[in-house]
Amino acid sequence: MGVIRKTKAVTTVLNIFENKNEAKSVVSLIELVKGDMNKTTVYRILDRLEQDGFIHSFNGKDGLKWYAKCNGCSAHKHSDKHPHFQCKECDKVECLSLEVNIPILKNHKVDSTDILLIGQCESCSV
Amino acid sequence: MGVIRKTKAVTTVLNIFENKNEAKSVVSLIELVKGDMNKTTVYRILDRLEQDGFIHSFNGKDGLKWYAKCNGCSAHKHSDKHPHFQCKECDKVECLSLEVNIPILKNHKVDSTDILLIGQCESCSV
DNA sequence: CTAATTTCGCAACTCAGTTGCATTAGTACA
DNA sequence: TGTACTAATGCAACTGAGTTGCGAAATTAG
Ligand SMILES: [Mn+2]
Ligand SMILES: [Mn+2]
Ligand SMILES: [Zn+2]
Ligand SMILES: [Zn+2]
Repeated sequence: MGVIRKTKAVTTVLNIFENKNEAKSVVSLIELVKGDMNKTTVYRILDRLEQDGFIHSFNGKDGLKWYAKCNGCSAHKHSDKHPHFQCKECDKVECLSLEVNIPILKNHKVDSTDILLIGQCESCSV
Repeated sequence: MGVIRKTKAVTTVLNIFENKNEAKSVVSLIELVKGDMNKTTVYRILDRLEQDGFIHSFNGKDGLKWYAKCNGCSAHKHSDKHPHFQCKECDKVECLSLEVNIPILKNHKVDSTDILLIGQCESCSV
């Protein structure tokens, strides 16, 4: 049984991620759905969608929270791990399907690895 | 000629980084020098020390700002790039002297790479 | 010692993210 | 189709990291 009720607000947020395969900052999402729903609701919906494996979150270069669609994750298996790229000009973020090899760390138990490449995207590096 | 005046406050902050080779969050630094100086001063001193290549900054897992001592950097050459490890139990951060290979990204100009490993440190993984 | 200039303290602000609570709206089931 | 249970929402108030403006104090060059 899904933890999630299909409310109008959930559908709206879900559609944003379904239609454009693009990472979104929470701030931009709140702006995008302003009028349709409260910012608290946005935060809470994102929480639930992440728990259910529909989206994943990460911190952008300024420490703000970003979300993007997952590929092949579920509530019990979050397998879609990958680095991100953020453009320092236009701020846009891309999910990268890159394999990065991290050497083993002695005496540490590593659970996850956050990798953020920063630079200029294709449009901005002309 | 240094851009920095050797004020009492600067010396205090500098000593914290000199004596213990340990990363510090701004929040913890403010707490540490509370009574000696204002939090605005802490932020401004950290800015200046970073520009001068004495310390470097990065975002921890919660999006907060952290600082640690640099090795071999100067105002004009910030060469001490490396990944960081943050313990999810005790929150402590370590600078890692690991070389991580990031594959070339087509159509992107990559300026820097932020890598944060998250897990349990030696003391916390018992 | 003096003047130029940087640095500091303070108070007020910004803004992302959170919390508590009363109200609304999905959903399961009779 | 109606009812009852409970998840989800709106709203307003809050939290806390980080910033800004400005007058006062401290550093440093000469
Ligand atoms: Mn992603
Ligand atoms: Mn470091
Ligand atoms: Zn760009
Ligand atoms: Zn630890």
